[in-house]
Amino acid sequence: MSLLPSSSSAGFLRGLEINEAISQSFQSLKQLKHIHGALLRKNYDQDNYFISIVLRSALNFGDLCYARLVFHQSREPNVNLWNTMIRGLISNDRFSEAVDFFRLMRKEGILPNNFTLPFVLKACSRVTNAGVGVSAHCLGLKIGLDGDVFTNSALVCFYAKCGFLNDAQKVFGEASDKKNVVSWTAMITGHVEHGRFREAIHMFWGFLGAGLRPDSLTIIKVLSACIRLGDVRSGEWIYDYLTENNLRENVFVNTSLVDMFSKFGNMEKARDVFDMMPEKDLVSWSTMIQGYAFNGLPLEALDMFSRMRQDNLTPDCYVIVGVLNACARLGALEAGERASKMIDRDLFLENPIVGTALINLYMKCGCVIRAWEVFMEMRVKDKVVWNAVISGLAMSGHAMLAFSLFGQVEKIGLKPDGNMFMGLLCACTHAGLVNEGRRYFEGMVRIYSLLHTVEHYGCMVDLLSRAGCLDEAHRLIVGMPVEPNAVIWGALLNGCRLHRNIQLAETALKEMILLETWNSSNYVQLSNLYSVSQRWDDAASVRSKMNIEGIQKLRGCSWIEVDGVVHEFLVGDETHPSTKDIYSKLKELSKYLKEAGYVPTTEYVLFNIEEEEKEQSLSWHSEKLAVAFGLISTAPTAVIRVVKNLRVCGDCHEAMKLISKITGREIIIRDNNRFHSFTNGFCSCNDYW
DNA sequence: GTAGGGTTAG
Repeated sequence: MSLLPSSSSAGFLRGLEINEAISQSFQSLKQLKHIHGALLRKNYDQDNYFISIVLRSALNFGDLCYARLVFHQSREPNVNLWNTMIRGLISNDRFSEAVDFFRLMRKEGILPNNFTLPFVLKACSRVTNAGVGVSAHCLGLKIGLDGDVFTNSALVCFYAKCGFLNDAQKVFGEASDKKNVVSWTAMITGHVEHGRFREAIHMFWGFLGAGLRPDSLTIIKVLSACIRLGDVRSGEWIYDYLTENNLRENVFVNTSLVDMFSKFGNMEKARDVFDMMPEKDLVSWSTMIQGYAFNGLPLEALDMFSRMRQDNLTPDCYVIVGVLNACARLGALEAGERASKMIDRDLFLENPIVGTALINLYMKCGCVIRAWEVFMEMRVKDKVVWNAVISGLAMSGHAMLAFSLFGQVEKIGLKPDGNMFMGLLCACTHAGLVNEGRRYFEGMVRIYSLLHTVEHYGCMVDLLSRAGCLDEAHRLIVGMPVEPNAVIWGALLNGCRLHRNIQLAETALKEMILLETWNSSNYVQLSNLYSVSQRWDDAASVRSKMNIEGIQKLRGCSWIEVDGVVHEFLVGDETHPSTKDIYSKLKELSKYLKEAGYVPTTEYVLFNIEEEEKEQSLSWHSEKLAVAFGLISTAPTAVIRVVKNLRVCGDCHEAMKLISKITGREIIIRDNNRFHSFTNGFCSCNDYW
């Protein structure tokens, strides 16, 4: 088969025909080599134009050895051939070889042209070979390439990417006639990537002031600066600007906007942007799911996930991490496990982020052993993985295991961080180990040079308060270098409730009211406290203050998962489709409870419920609605899993024990990360007050 | 044949 004309044809015609044969895109490397062979046979082996075509194709196929062979065949490679080789190496991610090739080119005495430096500078910025980049810059100045727009932009990009922002600014500022969207974006990106978010946003204003129109890259970068800085005002202004200027077509831009609004906690706006997107991809869905999960809207996250599935999209590990977080928050074990089966198990073992999400799910659902199994199987374990297990063990009451894991962390040479000490302090709290807690709290600063955060103080106050060291806890709060928050005072209050210290409880509640003026439960508790102390006037004034400020009491709410489906209940809820059955089951339960000798108690001091509501709340609390629903559900093997966001109060505890005994079903209630498992009249919770 | 090449996770 003759692919090429014979060399006896006229040169011009010959060139055209060969060009035609060689310009076709090659289907395979084999075909390319075949044509290359024909070229050699016809004595075109020194024609740099043909060589460059073969070279480019070889590089496109990624056969670098072959490309080098072809290149070195040329006895006098011209600058085009050198450029082709450097560019090809870059497109194959061989940046340092590209830099070496440039060096070789200089050694051979070849001068670069306007195409060369942009390639070389790109390679230098990728391997941060500042030396070669800077000498390329000097060479460019010497031979007058600094007037070229592309070379100039490439220089700005090079300096910005290497972190030499002042030099980037210098090259950028000196070339006012060569500034374009690429060099502006390079400056903005450089600032963002080196943590100078405020400057990045400032540059963006300058960019707009110069009358230029941003493209998707510019927008994404400046939005990421707004997100990192938490600059809601600039973010929203940019959002309006994009809307007014029809710049909301690009899926990356829209996804960044969704991400921005969810990071700012504005899920309504995030949803708005998401719903309006002309095109959605897996990342957009994943951003939305994570946004809901992160902002404490786990049911919405799961709803998004099921919509995504209806759209026939297959989840990736980002999506699954979001879903697992939502499930962990809900305690929705079955739903979480089902989602986890949608991606390759190896991802859990090799990707520490994905593995951590699964460990958290199991830990939050009280399945310590399964969490442990995942941990043991994981092949890549970083600090956060260890933290997840240590905190999980701590919250499940396995303090000693948590301590011994901490010992292993030190052995394998990982440096503990503040989060790890949170886990350890939490373990101490759950096991009531006051001395160990004091030691870790003090040691994290003395031995590991870490700083105490508000959270560490919170944990320590909790530990001391529960153990009855109320004065020490109070002193710790008063001596804090940062302002104590409501959680810290709440921990002290909790201790006061346990150890019946009404005086300190009053102090704590007053502080909490100052910090959380909107939170009804603080007022209710303070008023209850005054009532039991028979300080009726004080009680009345708290009530009237609450009324004057129009503070509404939050309704108790709980979720239950039965066979992987999550249901939500509010106190006195009547909106569930099975309401009638649920209430009739509740009536039946109440009858059984009465017969079993259960009398609701109303005299608990400092409960977070109004006095007159106590009896009703205790008998008709949303947990019981959920339990009743679990009992009437037809699922034959369903474990009733009630996940509450309120405290499991003492009275309800007794009721649950009886319900489990009467019905023979297992009931699991989660309360502030503690699990209460009721089976056959017993509770396996180790930390019940 | 040239410069920035992108949004999401614990």
